[in-house]
Amino acid sequence: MNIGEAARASGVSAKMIRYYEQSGLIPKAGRTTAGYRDYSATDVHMLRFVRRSRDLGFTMAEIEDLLQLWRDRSRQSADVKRIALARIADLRRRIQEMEDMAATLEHLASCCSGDNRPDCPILADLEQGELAKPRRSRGAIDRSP
Amino acid sequence: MNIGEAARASGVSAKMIRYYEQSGLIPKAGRTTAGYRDYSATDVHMLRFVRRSRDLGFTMAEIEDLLQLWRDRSRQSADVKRIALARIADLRRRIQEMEDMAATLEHLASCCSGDNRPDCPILADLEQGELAKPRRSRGAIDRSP
DNA sequence: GTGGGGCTTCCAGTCGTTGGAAGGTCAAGG
DNA sequence: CCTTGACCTTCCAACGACTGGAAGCCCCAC
Repeated sequence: MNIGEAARASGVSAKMIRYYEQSGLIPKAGRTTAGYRDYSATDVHMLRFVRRSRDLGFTMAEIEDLLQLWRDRSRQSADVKRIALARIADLRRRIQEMEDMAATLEHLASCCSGDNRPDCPILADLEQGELAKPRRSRGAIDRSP
Repeated sequence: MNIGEAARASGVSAKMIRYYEQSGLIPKAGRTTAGYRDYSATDVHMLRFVRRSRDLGFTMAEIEDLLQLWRDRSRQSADVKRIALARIADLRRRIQEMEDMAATLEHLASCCSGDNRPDCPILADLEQGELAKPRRSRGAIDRSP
């Protein structure tokens, strides 16, 4: 099975498969005599594992750990659960930050007449609103299309 | 006022001020004879505007629009409100995606005994769980420290 | 044997920031 | 006056997780 077929079967693009291989997340695939990468059903299974993990928001580093645990028959479910709980806590924190932003914006928008006059409480807030203090994580957002 | 003072007064780092200037978000600052950037109180005001906007999750492109509206005395508040509402909708969408991830993970974690046995429903799901279909935005997350 | 699609590698760009190196400037103290 | 140290300047690179493209080889159907 070449990389294109593996990509279609796993839902991971060929580009990403090569990238994951190059960055060491997944082992190097075998090659045909022509130099094409060759994938087995097990490899596709692993790729689907990676894909699903990304869909659930795990980082590359976390997926690396999860893959090791997946392959390790003597693993402890506590190890996996720990990673999942950390991910949940992170999600909850980010959700809260975004909720705070949304609430502030909704309040401002509800105070804005939204007509053809220039007076705007949104701009007034941006002009003078208090700044978030700690600034360790600004709650910056993935703005991919 | 040099860039360091402007940074402290606005809450935007000197690095970011230079970056914003270079990328055209803010106008080029005047220079002293020695070549140092020179900032007025108005400039600091503008930098605080940018900082606050970033804190509220606006994109650079949106901030550019907001800055123009801020400077435009004949603006219409509807224009500002439109940008804010778009931002809110985007936030709500992202929050929902992350809520879905968190709910799935919480369900999986609650089914996981988390002990020293290898049986783990989290790994079982990653192995076989259904993939998110549309995949236009994967809900990838900013994982800045 | 030829066309078109798939495969290979490598390089660059995305976004918002942060870090560092190399060198010029300023103000205070000796 | 000279040194020290804090500040400024520019430029270059990296982060994460991809995505796109160019140049060139390979495979299969016609």
